[in-house]
Amino acid sequence: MARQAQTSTAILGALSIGPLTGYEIRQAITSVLGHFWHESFGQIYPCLAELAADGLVETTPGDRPKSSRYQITAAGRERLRALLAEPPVPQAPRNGVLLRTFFGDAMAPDDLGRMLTSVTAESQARLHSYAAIRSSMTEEPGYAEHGRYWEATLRAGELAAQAQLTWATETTAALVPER
Amino acid sequence: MARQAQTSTAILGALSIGPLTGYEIRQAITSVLGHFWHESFGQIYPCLAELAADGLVETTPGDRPKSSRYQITAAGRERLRALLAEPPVPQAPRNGVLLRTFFGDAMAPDDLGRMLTSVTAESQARLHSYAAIRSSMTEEPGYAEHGRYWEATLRAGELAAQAQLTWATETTAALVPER
DNA sequence: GGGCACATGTAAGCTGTTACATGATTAA
DNA sequence: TTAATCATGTAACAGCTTACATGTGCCC
Repeated sequence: MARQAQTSTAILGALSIGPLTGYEIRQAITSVLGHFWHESFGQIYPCLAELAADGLVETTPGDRPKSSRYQITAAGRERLRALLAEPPVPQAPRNGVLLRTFFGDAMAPDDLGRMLTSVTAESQARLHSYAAIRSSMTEEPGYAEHGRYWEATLRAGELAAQAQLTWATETTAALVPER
Repeated sequence: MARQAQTSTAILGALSIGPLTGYEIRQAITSVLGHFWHESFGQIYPCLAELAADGLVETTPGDRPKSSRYQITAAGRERLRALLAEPPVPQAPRNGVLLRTFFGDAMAPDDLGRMLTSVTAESQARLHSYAAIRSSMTEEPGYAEHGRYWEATLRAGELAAQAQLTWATETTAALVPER
């Protein structure tokens, strides 16, 4: 998958649901895709300019002066479909928690315990936030058409967080001396 | 956590188990830590040179001409302990599978099905490879001291792969029309 | 009028990958 | 002898983050 293609996919995808400003795209990616995707402004604005130059998005005419929204074009939808068809780019794994666990013998026992405690807390926090999303999701605009797909990604988050919680609990019991 | 710190941690960790050449470090990271960590040569060699300059590793005198192994020093072990105590650097999430799933409505149904099929196959392959590792692990040198920690990381891999398999199966049933 | 959220952009710099260059050793 | 593997390194580049600069509109 080519240069910038990943960012383009996220942006075109966001715009396929409705027109947004660059700022709103960032917000949408952070709040909605946040548990499995990330983009910074430094990526979004240049990419958006490129997409506009290629005729894949266009600015809506009216609106307030500084805040014209970007809208996906027919060519943009076609490109999005093509991008989605490409195999996902695998992310090189860099799991700091497992790296530390693997070399746990070289760690101070307290440090290992602290780390596992925070993993536990983080997993539980994620499970809670997913529960909140699940109960509010049905009222989001676009739920009728897209909801089944949103639910699938949410389910992935729940399963991953649950697995992480199980691991942290088991591992604390196995490796952290009590008191 | 500072520059290169993550790579230093992995390298010092590997050398804390035994002396290795740069090439062997790469091999060890790929084969042993491969399911949760990644380093390329372009990272390893410059980092190793820095570590040697700082007196955290040193080359063993003898051996074959071009293949002197690096050995961790006392200062290196101290640094490793300090690095392991730092909180893990969180990896920005970029899950291409979930990105595609979220925008699944804009995808050709066949493409979604193909993607989920390959996720299923990949999860199963990972489960098989973990089973193989589990049965051979006890004979590895260092298992007696470090084995409990190695098992913990292996367990994390198993739980994650199992969760992924569950997700792919459920999602295929929910979103991919049969035949 | 002061602060905050909205909004857009750029430049510097770090991290990490890829491709290339080089050569030794070993097995077929 | 030729191919594969071992072994070390570098240079170019892609990708991404961070910090900064700049300005608008709204609410208290």
